[in-house]
Amino acid sequence: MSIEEKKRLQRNDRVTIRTVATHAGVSVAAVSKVMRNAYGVSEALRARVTDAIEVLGYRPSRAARGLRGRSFTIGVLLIDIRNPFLPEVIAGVNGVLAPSHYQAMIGVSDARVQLETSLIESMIDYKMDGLILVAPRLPSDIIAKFAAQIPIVAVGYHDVGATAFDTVNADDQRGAEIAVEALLACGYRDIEMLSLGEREGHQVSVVRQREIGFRRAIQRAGLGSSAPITKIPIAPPKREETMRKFLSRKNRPRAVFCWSDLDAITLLSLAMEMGVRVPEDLAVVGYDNSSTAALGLVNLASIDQSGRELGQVATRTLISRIEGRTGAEHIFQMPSLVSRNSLTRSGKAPVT
Amino acid sequence: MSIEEKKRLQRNDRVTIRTVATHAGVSVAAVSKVMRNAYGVSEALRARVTDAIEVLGYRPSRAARGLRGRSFTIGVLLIDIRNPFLPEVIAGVNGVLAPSHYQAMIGVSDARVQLETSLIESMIDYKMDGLILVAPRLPSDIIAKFAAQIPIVAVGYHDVGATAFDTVNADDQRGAEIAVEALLACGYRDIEMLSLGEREGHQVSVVRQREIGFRRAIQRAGLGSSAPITKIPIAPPKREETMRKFLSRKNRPRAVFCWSDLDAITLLSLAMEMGVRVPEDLAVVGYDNSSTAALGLVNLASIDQSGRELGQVATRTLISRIEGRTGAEHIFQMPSLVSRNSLTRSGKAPVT
DNA sequence: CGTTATATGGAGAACGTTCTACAACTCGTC
DNA sequence: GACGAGTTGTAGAACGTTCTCCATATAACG
Repeated sequence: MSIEEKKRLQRNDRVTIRTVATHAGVSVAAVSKVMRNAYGVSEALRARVTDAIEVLGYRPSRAARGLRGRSFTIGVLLIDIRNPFLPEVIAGVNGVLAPSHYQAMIGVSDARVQLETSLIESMIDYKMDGLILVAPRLPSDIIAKFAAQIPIVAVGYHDVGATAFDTVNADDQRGAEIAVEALLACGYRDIEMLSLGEREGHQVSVVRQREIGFRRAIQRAGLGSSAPITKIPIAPPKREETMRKFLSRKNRPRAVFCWSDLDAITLLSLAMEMGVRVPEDLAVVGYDNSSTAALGLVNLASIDQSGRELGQVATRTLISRIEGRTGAEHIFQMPSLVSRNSLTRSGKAPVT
Repeated sequence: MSIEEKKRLQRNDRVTIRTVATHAGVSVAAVSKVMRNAYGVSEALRARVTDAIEVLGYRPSRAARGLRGRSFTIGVLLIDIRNPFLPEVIAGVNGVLAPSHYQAMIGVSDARVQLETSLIESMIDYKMDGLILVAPRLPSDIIAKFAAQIPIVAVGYHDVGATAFDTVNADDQRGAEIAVEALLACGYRDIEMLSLGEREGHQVSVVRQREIGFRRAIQRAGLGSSAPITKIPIAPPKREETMRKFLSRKNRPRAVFCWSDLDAITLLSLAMEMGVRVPEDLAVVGYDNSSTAALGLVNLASIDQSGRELGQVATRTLISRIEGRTGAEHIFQMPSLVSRNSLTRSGKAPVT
């Protein structure tokens, strides 16, 4: 009877916790206990159950788990999958998660608030155990409201005042300062920043933080109180146009700090096309130290904020919150300069 | 009583289908019917229910849905998030899914069979509605076994014999032929291929297909029966070393077709470092037409296989299968050449 | 030997949906 | 006015877990 039932189940249907229970000759509750290694199971029982699990190839249904308890999944929300910095963060997340029983599921919002919201809601509806939001666009109070329903860590989101969720960031202000200091050390005095134009004045965004650091460093060097910042529009056709205009300006600066390698590399390409020599006519420092920047053909000096490390730290922070920590943590990491030929001919930064 | 209950529920807990039902004064089943717009609901009832849903801000639990019926989620499995070709595929998937009520959740396997398997299993365990596997490493029979449990479309996986799942591919054989034909048209006769060394002889992989196309084109041109193929090891340190060795070989060919822009761009960088002029000393054609290839600094001729389109087609194919189609489809798309300076000085390919 | 503490296993109620089967009601139609 | 057909709504059993009691067995102790 029990054997027949077993066979029938094995032939047709999914192996459920019930299949395992009958096979091992124990109750469903016992199997569940073993799975969650909860208190109150003898060694003998545990062995019987694990054997049955092995033999039957049982995998608990995440859907059912999510309905009642934990789902052992953490959601990662990426603003954009094309910026080569973001995959690094994912690599960090996966690295930490791999040896654990957690898994990452990724959603891509394409920088659209609408989609971002609905993805976060979906992840909550899946009863995921926690969320890592990478450079989210949503305002802080909305994120806080979500954080009441699920543990959240935001990466690349400067909001040290947040009490409902944690943040993990590179110190973007300091990163910008380091870039400017390097340019100063090379003797450049006429320095401009290429930044990203964003809809709102999102103070939390990494870009705004870099602007703040840029301004501070310029002023600290006594180079006038108005640090010039050119904003690059987000729409692709205008993007190149703005850079071309910048390169052909009569009062083009001697050096430029660009908010991201993404645009810095395009700038280098356009400079080559237009006959502007780098670094002789224009020195360039980018941000992110992406793999493309390291190519011999490109050779772009850049500020390195290890995305991988950011991902690792964010994951550990999230897990500690899932496991009961309350009270927000706000973690900062120190970026560093990677000097290359776009800074000086030799590629070496002068020692300060 | 009913009002009090409503209030209590609203204050504390999640808004469930039951909350909506009591609020609208109908049964749970009725609400479910409206949600799934099933047969047998009057306009009046539908209106009452949709109103209640609106007012309460009800969102069905994906976890619970998954337990019983559809979850309206499709899983995408990426082998690697760093190759800039793959995000394009995601963009295509998201584009098709956006207006629908489906959502994509992405898993990254980092080319590890172990992780790939467990991610696929997880997605099944979440009762996702279908899977898009991008360049999976798993053998065909294993995928077929999974396909018995969930609709599957494989992208970048050449297995036209598969009956259990669909495939969507660019014609990689033809792509390689086009590359060789372009090089021939430029007058180069001494052509070699840089390919990727893989553990097994995975005939299904895009790389192998490109090798087949390369060989055929070379033989068709009457250039000897043994088309020379150099394999690049997967491990990063050896990777550069192999390319350096290739570039410094005495019998280095006049032209090279590289399996992917990823390596072609590194090759260009090394060539510059080592004083090998492109295209005067060595002409190069890559594969994927990645955004980096288009940069002025790089200017790499490449075979374009629109990843975005691949993603779109795969998604439509998957949805049609989810909605009942049986019998495998195997779809091919035609790649094309994008000529740039790594092919000829002018960047234009001669007309054949 | 009776009483109490402790360790182990199980019954069964959730969780929030879907969906089958059926009840109730409205029309025609003979 | 009885009967079938069609329409609209509902009750309630799944789905596969988790987890709170509760029952039983064993040990400890006076």
